[in-house]
Amino acid sequence: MARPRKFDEQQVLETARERFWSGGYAATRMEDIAEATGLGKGSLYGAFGGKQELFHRVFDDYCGSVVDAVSRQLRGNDADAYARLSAHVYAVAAATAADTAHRGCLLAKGAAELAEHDETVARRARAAIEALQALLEGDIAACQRNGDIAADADPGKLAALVLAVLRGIEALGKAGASEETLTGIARTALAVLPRPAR
Amino acid sequence: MARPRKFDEQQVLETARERFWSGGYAATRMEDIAEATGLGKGSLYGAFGGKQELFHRVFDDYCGSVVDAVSRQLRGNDADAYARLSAHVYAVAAATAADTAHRGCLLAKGAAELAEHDETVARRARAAIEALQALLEGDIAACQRNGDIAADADPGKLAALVLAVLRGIEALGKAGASEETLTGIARTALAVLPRPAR
DNA sequence: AGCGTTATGGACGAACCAGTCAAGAACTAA
DNA sequence: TTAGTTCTTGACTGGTTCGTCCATAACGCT
Repeated sequence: MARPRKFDEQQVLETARERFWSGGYAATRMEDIAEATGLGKGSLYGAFGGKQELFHRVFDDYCGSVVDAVSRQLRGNDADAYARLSAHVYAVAAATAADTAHRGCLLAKGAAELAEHDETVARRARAAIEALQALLEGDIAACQRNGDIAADADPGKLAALVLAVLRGIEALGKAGASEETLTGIARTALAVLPRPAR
Repeated sequence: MARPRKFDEQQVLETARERFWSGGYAATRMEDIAEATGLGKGSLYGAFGGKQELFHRVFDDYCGSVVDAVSRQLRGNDADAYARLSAHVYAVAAATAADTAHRGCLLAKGAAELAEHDETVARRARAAIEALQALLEGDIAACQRNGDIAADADPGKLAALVLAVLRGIEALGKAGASEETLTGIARTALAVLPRPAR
């Protein structure tokens, strides 16, 4: 009935994500995104509404994908729970170190730039953080059931601590910490988690 | 010989800091700062050169003052080293929780927005982080000498971990974590530090 | 094929913003 | 008092950016 879109919405969102991620919200121009995608500005505005709405969309997708990815890394049976936790912590350190452009995490970057003045971004960031904490808590509880972490520890508290360490690793990575430093933090963090008395 | 300045440079820097801190670099206009200080734009440019230079100046001062403040909190005799460490960790959690505007730390916010594309900011942030780590390491070593932390632990590694936790607390605070969560993280972090075997 | 509907793309408008400039003000040394 | 120097103010410039608009294109239903 009507003229179909020539572009793939998902692909445009990915390109926009790259731009916002590299440059931040304020420093990214809609025309950058238009050029990068080959679209005209009219199409961009027609499809997404405006800069703020486009960013919200990108930010939402990003938060969702981060939570999904972590969920895939942390969910599983009790026997491998500690291995999954360990792998996840090291993976974050390695990923942060590998991010030579020091872009960090769009979740952190977007929240840092906009959360104070944009309630939507703030809410979404909060929800994502809570979801990450819940995933960590679930895995730590599994570790406890399997005897890999002291049973008398509060899994929620440990999860909060691990989450803080992970966010801290990203923050330090953005500040230019070396890969050794970051993997060292990961190792130390895992080492200090309370093990069951034997 | 010449007309003297009517304004206090330090006071202008403080006002500029407030603006950059609240709005970020890109979203803050020079005219905002001019209005907030009561200065004309010409004076501002005459005294500080331009927006980027003004920000560098503000950022430098901020980093220096943060390092100074932490230095005052952490330096001292060995006997009180652990108390100082503990007080510092709790203080960061409390300060982050008290920051209801979720502005976080200008060091983190500025680095997040600009470090990728501004080498000066990146260098300054890195230097500040290294200084903080060194201060923590010094205090932790003092704790070890006093028998408050296991002597066989690597103080550098522990300092890096604590630093990551502190930066993580700030990141989570910006994402909207509650005061209980943040002080809980502080408590848990202190609790998992290795104590000497007795 | 004709028509209604939606997408396209680029020109346009209006606002905004960093930085400049010129005219005058304030001050001091001589 | 006067001359020389630096500061102040605010209007102005040139470039940039968000968002709109419109003529045109593409498509499917009838």
